[in-house]
Amino acid sequence: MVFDISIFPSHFPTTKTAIPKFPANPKTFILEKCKTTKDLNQVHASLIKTRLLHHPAAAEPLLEAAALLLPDSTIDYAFSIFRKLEHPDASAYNIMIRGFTKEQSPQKSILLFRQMIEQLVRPDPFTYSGILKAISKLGALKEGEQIHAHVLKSMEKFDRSEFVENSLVYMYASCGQLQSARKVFDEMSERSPVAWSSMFSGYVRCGYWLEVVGLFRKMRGMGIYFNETTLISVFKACGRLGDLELGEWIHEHAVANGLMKNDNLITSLVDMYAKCGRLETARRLFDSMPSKDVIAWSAMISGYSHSDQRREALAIFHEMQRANVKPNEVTMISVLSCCGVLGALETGKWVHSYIKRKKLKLTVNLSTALVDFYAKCGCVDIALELFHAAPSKSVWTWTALIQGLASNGRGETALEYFNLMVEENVEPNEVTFIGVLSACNHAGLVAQGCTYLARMSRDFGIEPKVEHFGCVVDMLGRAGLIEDAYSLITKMPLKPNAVIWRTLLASCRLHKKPEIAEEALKQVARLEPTHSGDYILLADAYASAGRLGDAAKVRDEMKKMGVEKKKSPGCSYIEVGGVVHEFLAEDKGHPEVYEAVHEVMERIKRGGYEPDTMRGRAEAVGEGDKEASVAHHSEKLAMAFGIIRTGEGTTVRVYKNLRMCSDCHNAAKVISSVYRREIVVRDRSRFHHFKDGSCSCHDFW
DNA sequence: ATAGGGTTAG
Repeated sequence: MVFDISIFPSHFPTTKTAIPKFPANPKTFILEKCKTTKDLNQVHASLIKTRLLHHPAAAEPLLEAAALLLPDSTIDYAFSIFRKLEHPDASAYNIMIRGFTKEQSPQKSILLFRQMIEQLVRPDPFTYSGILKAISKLGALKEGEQIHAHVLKSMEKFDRSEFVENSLVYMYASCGQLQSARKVFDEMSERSPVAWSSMFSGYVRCGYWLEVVGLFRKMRGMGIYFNETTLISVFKACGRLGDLELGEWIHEHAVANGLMKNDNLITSLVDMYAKCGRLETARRLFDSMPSKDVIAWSAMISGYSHSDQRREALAIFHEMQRANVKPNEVTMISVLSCCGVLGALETGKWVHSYIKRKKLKLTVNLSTALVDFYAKCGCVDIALELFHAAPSKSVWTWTALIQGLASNGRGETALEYFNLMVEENVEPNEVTFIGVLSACNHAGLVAQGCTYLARMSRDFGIEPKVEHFGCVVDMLGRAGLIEDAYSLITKMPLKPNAVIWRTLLASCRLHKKPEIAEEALKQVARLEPTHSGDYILLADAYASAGRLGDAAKVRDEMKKMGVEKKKSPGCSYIEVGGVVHEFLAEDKGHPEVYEAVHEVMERIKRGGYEPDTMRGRAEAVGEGDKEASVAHHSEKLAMAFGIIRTGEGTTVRVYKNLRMCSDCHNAAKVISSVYRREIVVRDRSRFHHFKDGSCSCHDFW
């Protein structure tokens, strides 16, 4: 390799004995030369050659460039320079401590800090703020408190402790110790906007949105000046709270004070408006940004995703790629979430390969998103593989896996993972228990489900919410224990909502319990009088018990009361060659696949097989005829599916957002064996994979 | 050379 040593002035002596002279400002001089890693290598070589490397004034700017400044900075390279220093001073340590934290190795920052103390190098305020940042990242409260003690002992020696105090506030907040953070904050002699921002970001970090808004109002009351940064935290809180009024008020304030020059502020506004459901406003602001960075794009994508406009979100993602903005880990989390909900397996797989190709960091959340995506698409084994390969896992990761296993019919495995999670001391949360209870539900583990419901508050200190009781009511109902389900609803310490009564109503239909169905309808009609589906459930419950007269009466009553039979629009997703087509009933926007879907619908209708009533019919015709009925039905579907022709090697995935009865799944099994291609049927909560006639969740059915 | 923006589950 050829080094261009001419970048150093030629009067620099290169002999061993000469004492080198520095340029007037060596730091500026060196930093100006180091714009890329290649420059850095050359400067490094020159410094070795000129024997200047051991001089802190020359080595430190080099360190700084390597550890912090260069866009492709590598901490390992910086550390190799650092190790060569004979007596690194505090600034050298500071650079390395900040460098390690920046490179996501805060634990190494702590080790280096220990080494610094051992070497009797006295920390300065910069050291403390640096190490406190590392500790914040780790959430290492004990270490943080030790540093706090250190700081208190040497406090008077620092002429400016404000930096350190801000970092202390931030550290306590990151460790979830909001009271300690607030105590340091309240005891500060002077509070700059930075201090306020630290406190705000602490509340933001812990999700204490109301406290953010409260503190902001207090700040305004005190007439304290706030800047763009302060507002960014407040906007985030407004978004999470859905407090559009305050958000709009601050927006106006920001406009009036000329703060809209700040792109980060605009990005946070985009996010705030999107989270408050004002997609058009968010989009207008987004479009107004002259240059949009990856974060702005990510905010817009997640905005659409959160407003149930996932196809639009993916469209924006494609636009982002056309604009040549490189997606990062966070972008991909939103994109994968969209793919999972849409069942866009091809797109999601592409995202996964992109992640591998570009070596995006498998952060906890990204791993979680991948696990969730594959599980939602029915690829449980890939989800499991990725779960085990995840470099770090959080309660979210575990929850996504448990949920994924449960919804794919692997309830027992889901519970095994829950136990493993507890063994590994990961605290489950409310959502984890939704997964656990739905695992019990799907696997028919009735006794276990009831035990877990009881253990929630007893062993884990989590009070069950209506949703948890709903899971158990559904489980008992499916198992035919309607009386138990009913008594659970009446005895639970929470007010039952319409959903829970409707769940009971549905199981009354399944198990021919018109008496309890009557009571359930009474309750559900009181809570949501206009929901037509409930009357139909009761009518069906009568019909299933042979009380056809009562069934007719309910339908009459429905008409008299003017409850319209509003069919919720059937919605299907079809992914062909990586493009997801979304259909509502009678949606003619996709001529190439519309015909096919329309055919499916029509054939089902002509065959008299309203999806909702198919189970009832199959049971009515009796066991022998059931076979015939399934065969008949399969043929219809097979014909319809056959219409969807794609090129060789393209997977056709048909998702029907309809309640599927087991006949449909049998049908899909037959079709897949006939057509020798993978067919995935998705209903609201489960994915069923059929490949060559075998169903991956066969046990469940 | 302190602080601040985007993300995850039923």
